[in-house]
Amino acid sequence: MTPPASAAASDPELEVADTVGRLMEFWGFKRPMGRIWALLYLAPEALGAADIGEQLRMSTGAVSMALAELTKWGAVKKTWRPGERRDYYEAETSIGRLIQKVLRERELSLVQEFAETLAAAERKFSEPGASEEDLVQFKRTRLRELQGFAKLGESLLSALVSGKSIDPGPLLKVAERR
Amino acid sequence: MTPPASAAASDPELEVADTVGRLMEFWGFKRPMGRIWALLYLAPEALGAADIGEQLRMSTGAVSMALAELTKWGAVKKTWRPGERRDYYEAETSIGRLIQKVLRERELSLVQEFAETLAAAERKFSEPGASEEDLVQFKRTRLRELQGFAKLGESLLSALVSGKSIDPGPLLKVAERR
DNA sequence: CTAAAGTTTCAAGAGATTTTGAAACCTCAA
DNA sequence: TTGAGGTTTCAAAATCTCTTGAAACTTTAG
Repeated sequence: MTPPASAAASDPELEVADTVGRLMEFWGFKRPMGRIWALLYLAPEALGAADIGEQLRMSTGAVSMALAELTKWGAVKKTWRPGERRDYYEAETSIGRLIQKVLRERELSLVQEFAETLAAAERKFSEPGASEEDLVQFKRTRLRELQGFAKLGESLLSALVSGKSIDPGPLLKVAERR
Repeated sequence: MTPPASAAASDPELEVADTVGRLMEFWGFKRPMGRIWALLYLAPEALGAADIGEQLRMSTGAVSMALAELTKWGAVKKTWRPGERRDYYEAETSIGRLIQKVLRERELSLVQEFAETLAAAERKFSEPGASEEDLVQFKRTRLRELQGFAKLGESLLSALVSGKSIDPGPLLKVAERR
């Protein structure tokens, strides 16, 4: 009844891997990354690239690329075994830290660039002939409102990242007009 | 120098629309939705579907579909003008409320389904022959850890949604082993 | 009821993204 | 230095997603 040495992972295991994969995808990463991470997370010991590919039915290349990106994000670590030549991979288990890293390095700068663009646009609106009636005024006001949101997002994120307590009040306030 | 009556929106305006579009895309919506919403948000009065298509260079169909989805999320509202036959659309300006709606109706249930799947997988692991040594024990433990995170996400989200104050402490605690 | 104006649908086409697998490339032992 | 064992690269193929635009459908004025 025991499956051959290097068979595909058990059913429930693959299901979890797929679910994590979908979640990660939703979060802006590629699905295979989530699948691999989950597989490693549920494995009691490091796995080789070949194992991973076999269990998840992925090609060598796909496994390699996904592992590279996971490593870049610190979600997976390479390890070696004494005599062995091949690399083994294990999952980073501090999920909290992983999330923080992504928030810090990706989300935060995304929001900052957004604020950047808004500010630039607002500038361009005044610059030209300084005139152009109050339609421009209106648009500038709206742009400033958007900028307010960008700032809010920035503070929420940096609070989350640095573990400070968060006050979501502003979200509601802004939600209630002005 | 004035562009023809129904020309494309001004440069900085299109830029903002594209930026919002990209942001929305990152957030799991389709890019055209963000572009349209931004255009409407910067317009002092409601616009017709044709205007939108012309300014953003989108086909009739694309505009129609994007507007339908935006409406479904409450991000855009239809309005009528006295004699006119055609529909006009305007942006919902309470961004905060929009965000809350998405968190409540989409993110929250996503996390719940995730927790669901994890719990189901854990059950399957014990069920079979009840035995299978302690490798199964290990996997069950890991699954429970993941479930802890799902719960954490659930509370963060519902706190955000209901405007309660948030304590990100748990994120760090879980990050620091166990 | 009919026709004009406007909107929605949806199959086909266009485009973008992901996956594959073979070749190039490392690294180490002998 | 050579060759075995492994890993990475990358162009081509397979997939998936989005956009288009014409046809069907709705609505309202006359």
